[in-house]
Amino acid sequence: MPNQPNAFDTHDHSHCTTDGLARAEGILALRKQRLTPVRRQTLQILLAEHRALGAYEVLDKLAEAGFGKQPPVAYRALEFLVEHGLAHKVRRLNAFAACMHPETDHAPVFLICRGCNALAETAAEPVRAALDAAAHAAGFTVERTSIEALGLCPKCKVAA
Amino acid sequence: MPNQPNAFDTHDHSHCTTDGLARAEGILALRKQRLTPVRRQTLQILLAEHRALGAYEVLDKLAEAGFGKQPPVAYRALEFLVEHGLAHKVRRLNAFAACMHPETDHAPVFLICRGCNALAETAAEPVRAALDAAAHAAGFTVERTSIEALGLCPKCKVAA
DNA sequence: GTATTTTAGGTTATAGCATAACATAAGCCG
DNA sequence: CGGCTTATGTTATGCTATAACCTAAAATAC
Ligand SMILES: [Zn+2]
Ligand SMILES: [Zn+2]
Ligand SMILES: [Zn+2]
Ligand SMILES: [Zn+2]
Repeated sequence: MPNQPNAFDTHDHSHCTTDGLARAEGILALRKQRLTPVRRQTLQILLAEHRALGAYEVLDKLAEAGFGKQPPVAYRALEFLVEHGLAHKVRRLNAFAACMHPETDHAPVFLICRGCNALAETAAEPVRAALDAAAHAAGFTVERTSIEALGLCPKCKVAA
Repeated sequence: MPNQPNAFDTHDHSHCTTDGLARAEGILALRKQRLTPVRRQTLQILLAEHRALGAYEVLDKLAEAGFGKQPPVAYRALEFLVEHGLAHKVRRLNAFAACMHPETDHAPVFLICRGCNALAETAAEPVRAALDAAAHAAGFTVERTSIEALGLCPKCKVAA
């Protein structure tokens, strides 16, 4: 996993949005896909916070920014971002979050803080390997995974 | 994990329902909780199939059996079963499935076949350990997990 | 055994999440 | 430009889940 700041670390957050948008542009250019205004704004909305946002929450912010007000506007932009690995869906929350290291194709593993709602991704390989091994023992072939943990981040642990 | 038949194994399925109900009675008796008619019927509906059922699908079957027709009827029974470890919620499917080994308190790991919708639970400990390790490295304390894999079961792999 | 408290089941209503289907507009390419 | 493809917007609808209120049944207290 590249060296992106973790949601739980104190960091200069102003870079998160600009870097994220820049990386997205690079990735999409290679794939000859367009980062249109709605898509760009949607990604920016997600990048602004290290937590997952519901589609309707995103939609409200898009509407404020002058885009369409109907659900498909948000869902389509979110679907596009997820498809290209720029965002992930957090199933436990029925919500979406920007990916902090979209250049490496990966199945995400989420750590969700129930105290402050912060959301971080963590090392997927060992977890995925353990899951593959268990699945293999059952004769099952894994294609996609959702691996999510709910708990307390370092800061909220101290506060509690 | 006790010796219960796996959804992917060929097995005498007539035992699954009766054994499951018997185990539920035992567990609830110890906790002085009541397996009321709706709850019993709900569990039986889930036990009848080795797959996850949506709450409204359960509700329809409850209504057919003479119980109430409104969502809370199903949701309350399902919530009770989940609370006592007799069923699990599969977040990837927004659906519920009976647990095949409810006596051991466990966080489930699901294998969901996209071919036949069969759902099996598998060894959680190694996966959970890997996840705990990754979380610990980030200073995060895991309280609850959702670990789910989508793919192909042995039978559907052969068929494909 | 009846009164009191607690737990469960039933209803109506509404909130929250997601997609189908169709129309318009913008980019792309001969 | 003209025709094709992709993207945006709209209306309408469906699926998932819970709040709030009322009645009934069971457990417990007297
Ligand atoms: Zn940041
Ligand atoms: Zn990611
Ligand atoms: Zn069976
Ligand atoms: Zn289980």
